[in-house]
Amino acid sequence: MLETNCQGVITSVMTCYACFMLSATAPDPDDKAPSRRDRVRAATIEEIKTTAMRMLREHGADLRFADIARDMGMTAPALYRYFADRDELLSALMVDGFAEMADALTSALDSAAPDDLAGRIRAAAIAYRDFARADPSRFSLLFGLPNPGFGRHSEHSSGPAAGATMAALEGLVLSVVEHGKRPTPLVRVVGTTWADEAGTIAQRNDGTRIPADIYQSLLHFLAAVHGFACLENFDHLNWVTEQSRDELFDAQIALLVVAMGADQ
Amino acid sequence: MLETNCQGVITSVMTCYACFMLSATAPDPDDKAPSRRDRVRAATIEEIKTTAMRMLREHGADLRFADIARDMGMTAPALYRYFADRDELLSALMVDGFAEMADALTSALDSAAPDDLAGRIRAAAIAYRDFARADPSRFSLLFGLPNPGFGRHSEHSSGPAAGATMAALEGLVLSVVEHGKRPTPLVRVVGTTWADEAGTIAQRNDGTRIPADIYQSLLHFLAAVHGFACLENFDHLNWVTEQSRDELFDAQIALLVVAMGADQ
DNA sequence: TGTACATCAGTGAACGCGCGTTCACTGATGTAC
DNA sequence: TGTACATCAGTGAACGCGCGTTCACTGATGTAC
Repeated sequence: MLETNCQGVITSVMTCYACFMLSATAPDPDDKAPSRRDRVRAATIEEIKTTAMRMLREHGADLRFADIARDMGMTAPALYRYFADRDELLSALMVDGFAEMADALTSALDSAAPDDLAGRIRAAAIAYRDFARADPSRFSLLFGLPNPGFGRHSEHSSGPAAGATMAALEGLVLSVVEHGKRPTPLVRVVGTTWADEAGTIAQRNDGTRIPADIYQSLLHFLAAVHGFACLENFDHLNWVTEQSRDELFDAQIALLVVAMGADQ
Repeated sequence: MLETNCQGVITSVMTCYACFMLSATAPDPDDKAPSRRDRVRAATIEEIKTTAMRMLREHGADLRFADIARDMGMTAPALYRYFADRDELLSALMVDGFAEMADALTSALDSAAPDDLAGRIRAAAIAYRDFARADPSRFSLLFGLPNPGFGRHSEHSSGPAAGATMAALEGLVLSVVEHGKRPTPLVRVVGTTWADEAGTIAQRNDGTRIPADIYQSLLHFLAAVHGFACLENFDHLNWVTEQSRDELFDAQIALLVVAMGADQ
């Protein structure tokens, strides 16, 4: 039984295993309690990733193994004890990044009432934007170009991790639907294929079906907020003052509230 | 007088000069007619850029001088006769890319009546999305991460070129306003700073002032469409069929039509 | 409790590679008298 | 019209650098009997 639990938690990514180990008080995994060595190792992995992210923030997209090692007071070859590859490290950073984003979104959503659609829209939008602004390098890592040498089609796929973010976003409307509410989006041009999509999506949400038009409005939300975040983050809105950007974003939230039918 | 014209056309970027030279029938520039050598040189520059774009498309973000040269039947050092730097070449590609995007948007807008706001919204949105899909590498070059080694803060700024795209987009609402129409956006939460912005923006549009709330709705349009294009282009919507993406985009256009007050 | 062995983190040196860029030079094209 | 010179595209070789990765080895930590 514990075994099955672990299978669920350790999502095939070594990284999660590391996070797990870090907390010495965690319930025993596999069969044995984590040894001291295990915990030290996990802490080192965490330090590598933290250092790598700092390097990304400071020196831009080209991440050098030697730099990370030097910064940690190690030599470069030592890193190969923890990550088989430069790609594997980058992949781990992406997995973590998506997880952090999912966390940021869910905790923002948790601060709003489950059936308060407008409040949830505001909370999620602000959280999304702030997640990007808080660490532009991380946002770039997740949503910018694939890093040099890190093909999106490589075996280190970040797809499942990105799915976690999407699942968190689905929480925006999911709890509203679960509370029996049925908001009417402003635009309900729902294509025929969306009935099938809704079924697929329901599978990751305990079977709760989100009506197709509501789900589409959620994707409108995503597109709008993501678009704003990308523009702002990649310097395409720098011809306007920051205050103007803030006001623009407020207006955009107001629009989304109406668009998703959260104004009754 | 001709001189002044040229100053306007040749926007301080050598690249445009090259395009100019290419057409042998162009009106004489500076003072002398372009010599044969000049035209050959311009054609070579064009070939380099075309080859470079193909390399970007085929081999991803890392653009190698040696590859370009080999593909053209030249040696790498020869390229330095045309571009001082790898950065300068990339910068030229970006300038061209933004210009192409501006062209695509304006010609799409020209296919709709000047006062038909809904038609212009549809035309521009589709053109924007198609521009991205037609050449994902080019779209990535313009809106993805800064390419490795190409700092956005380097002296080869692409700011002015990106501005051309924005100006093209302003054409969406500009002609409507010029025709005396005054659509009412759905959401009119216009912050105080936008009065100033409107003045600045008017300067690049022959002084025609676009009302602040309309301009904001244009930026909502940009954010939504850009967000969709980014998601679709960077593989974050691949968990849904292409048909569903099409339908989603249609719905998004419908929403923008309502949001910008194009449904009367 | 102590000894012998296994495991593992980390080192230092070196391989290998590839690419941006420079430089001296050739050969062709265009120009001035 | 022809000769002497200037300009410029392109070559080939080489510099220089830096980084990913491998490998044999050391020393410390943990484990079994």
